[in-house]
Amino acid sequence: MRLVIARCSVDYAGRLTAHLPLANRLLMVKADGSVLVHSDGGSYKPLNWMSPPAKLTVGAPDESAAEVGVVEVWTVQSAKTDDRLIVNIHEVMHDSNHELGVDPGLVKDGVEAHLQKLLAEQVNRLGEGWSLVRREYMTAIGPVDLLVKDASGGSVAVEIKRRGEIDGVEQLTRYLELMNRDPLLSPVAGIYAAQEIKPQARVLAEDRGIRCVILDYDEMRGLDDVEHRLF
Amino acid sequence: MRLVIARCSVDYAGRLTAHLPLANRLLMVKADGSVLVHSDGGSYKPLNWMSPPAKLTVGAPDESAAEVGVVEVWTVQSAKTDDRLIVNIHEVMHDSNHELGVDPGLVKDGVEAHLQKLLAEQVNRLGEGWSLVRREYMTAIGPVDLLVKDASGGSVAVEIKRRGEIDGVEQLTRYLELMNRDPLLSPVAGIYAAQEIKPQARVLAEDRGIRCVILDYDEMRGLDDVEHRLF
DNA sequence: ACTTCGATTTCGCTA
DNA sequence: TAGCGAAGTCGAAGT
Repeated sequence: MRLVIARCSVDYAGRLTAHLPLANRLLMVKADGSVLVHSDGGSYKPLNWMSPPAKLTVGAPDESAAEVGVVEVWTVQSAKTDDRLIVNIHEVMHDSNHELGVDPGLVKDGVEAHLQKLLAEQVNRLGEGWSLVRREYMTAIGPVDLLVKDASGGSVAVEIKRRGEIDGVEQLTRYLELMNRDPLLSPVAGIYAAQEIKPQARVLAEDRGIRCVILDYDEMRGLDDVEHRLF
Repeated sequence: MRLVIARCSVDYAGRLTAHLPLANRLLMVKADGSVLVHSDGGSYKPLNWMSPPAKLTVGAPDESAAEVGVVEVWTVQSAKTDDRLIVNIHEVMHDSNHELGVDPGLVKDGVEAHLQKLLAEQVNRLGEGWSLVRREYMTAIGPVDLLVKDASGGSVAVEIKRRGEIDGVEQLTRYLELMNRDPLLSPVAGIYAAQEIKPQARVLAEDRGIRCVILDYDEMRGLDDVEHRLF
């Protein structure tokens, strides 16, 4: 990985065109040829970048560029598309190279898959005496997160999200429409379960007779731990 | 901005828990206290990070950590939430500090807003003798991108996307349902316009009587340039 | 290989 | 300021 701190301007031409005026920035050149342009603020997203695979070519500025103070021109060309990033370097303040090797990668825990697993084990959170039929219950248009039965044996399709937005309601609606055409399943009720449900999504869901349930992740995980400790 | 190349392991605890095993990585500390952990590959997203505002505290390892080779422990605490990033540093290969100043920011061109503006000026692309009624036509559930009239005076709602996917069809369907309840507007036809329309989205749209139109951005921009040159 | 869907998404606009 | 849609989204999992 090569790290360069430089006063530069940057132009991107590809799926859109974008321009960065002259300023001091970090240029990160990775082993796969990708280039990231970072400022000293914002979040993890660079101001501008080129995705791998790409090829970095360093050249001399043309006459008119040299006149305005450009000392070096970087051309980062995408290997697959005709996207291109041009960096006009006016002054280099730092330049260093480092061998990092391949990264072993990130280990995650606590995303939607985990929520689904926990709720499948704790179906009673949805109602007293309810039971799980299947996780990832397949329909013609895709899998429903959970299919459960209420205390009186009625089918309920559950859509689980970390953050409940309007598209999740649409998704569940499509499943319910389809499942209610199946005489073996019908009637099927719907539940939209999430750690957080946006007001618009809640209104749409309830307007369609879909119940909304807020999931407390910490509580569910805690209960899970307790259950595991008992065994 | 502080740049550190170090052999380290990283743990994140917050909205989820995540772990990075021991390896060589770049640690970027920005002026706002945010920290980015980058490897020498992947895309512009770091392996792990802490969003601003955050506070970095450097401490000594406890006894057990020191035994396994940790020489320094970084604790990055989010200022707003209880998210926390812990970096166990085993060896520092590089450490430098750089003054970058505030960045003037990015200038963009060619996104959905631009597409909408261009199509509003070139309504004839949708049909001979068509005319624009309004951009961002407000309804109770949100603004329709374009409301236009066809050659015979019939209303048409247009949803514009850069990439046409299924959720855009759902969105337009909701608008059409609502608008067709208004006797002053009804009947309202629908058009789904995008630079690219996914097959599933096309099938769903056409099944609902929504016409699909592919927009050629370069051609539209070119035509726009030509028109501007004439004035 | 292609498609679909989630994300510690982040970003930007609007009400 | 909160909410909502878009992104040069990226990335992983399943088909």
